[in-house]
Amino acid sequence: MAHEVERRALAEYLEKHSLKHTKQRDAILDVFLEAGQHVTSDDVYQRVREQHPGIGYTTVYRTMKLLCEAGLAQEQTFDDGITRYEIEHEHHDHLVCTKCGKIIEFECSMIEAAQNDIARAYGFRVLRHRHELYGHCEDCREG
Amino acid sequence: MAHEVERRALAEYLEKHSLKHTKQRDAILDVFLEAGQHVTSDDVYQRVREQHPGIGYTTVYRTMKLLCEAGLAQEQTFDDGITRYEIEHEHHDHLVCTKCGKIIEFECSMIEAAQNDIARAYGFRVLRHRHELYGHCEDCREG
DNA sequence: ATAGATGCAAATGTTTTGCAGGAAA
DNA sequence: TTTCCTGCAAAACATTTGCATCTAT
Repeated sequence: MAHEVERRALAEYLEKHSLKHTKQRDAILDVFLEAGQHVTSDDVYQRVREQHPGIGYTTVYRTMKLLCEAGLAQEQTFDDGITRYEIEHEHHDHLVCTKCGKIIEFECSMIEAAQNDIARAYGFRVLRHRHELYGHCEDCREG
Repeated sequence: MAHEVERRALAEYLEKHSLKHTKQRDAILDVFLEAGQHVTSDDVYQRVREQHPGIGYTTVYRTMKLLCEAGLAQEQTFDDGITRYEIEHEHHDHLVCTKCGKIIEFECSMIEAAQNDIARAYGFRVLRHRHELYGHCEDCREG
């Protein structure tokens, strides 16, 4: 069975919090892990219903939140106002193409360092951040 | 009369685009300029109704969009999903306190430079960006 | 006179909530 | 057999749109 590690992580989280281990939660986790990065709740809903037509919107929303709390997923909100989820992984930022919708991840230790300096200068304790560059990607910029 | 420069800029924009110069548009511009940074459409609506009780939500929304197109306002969307507007000014980023809601602006030329490097590396033409650090401000961080 | 603006109500699209029935512990 | 989940329908929320009316030009 696929995604053994993540399934076990979910099971542990559920047990630790006296929550219940259901088919729906496993199904949604599987679909999410399979679907790749930056999926919306609706993406997950559509895909999970291919295998499990009974599942409801509500359950998807609730489960995606749960996966975030369990540290398996991470929420991202871009400028279109739709919440997206990605598999929890190393700290990074995004380039978003406003023509084709492509999302590219990047990392930059120089920016990280500068952020820390700024936070310190303002007495701020930074818990999370977002950093997105919007524009046209290589394929979409003409001329 | 206050905000002469901006009123004139709006008038010019309207004329150039064959749009009409109405009391509502002036009133909303005034309120927006008076209200300070990072106001929501609802903020503007509440304030403008103190002087002009007849004005509708719709007009505020439409006019804030218009002010953006005219280059007098600038849209900002933070993680709460509510669109905010600020007076168009030099490029900058934001520190957002998730306890008290305070928003602090900062500028960092090092980050700007790094962004340009990254865009170049990916063949991206950056049109705009957002960069927000969420956490607790000096007054809200305890211990 | 006429293109464009207004304001109400209704629609939109995403996400959340109430609740009765259902499944896991 | 109790606690937690599910799924539906309805609500919530910010924002947009249809449309009849009104106003600036």
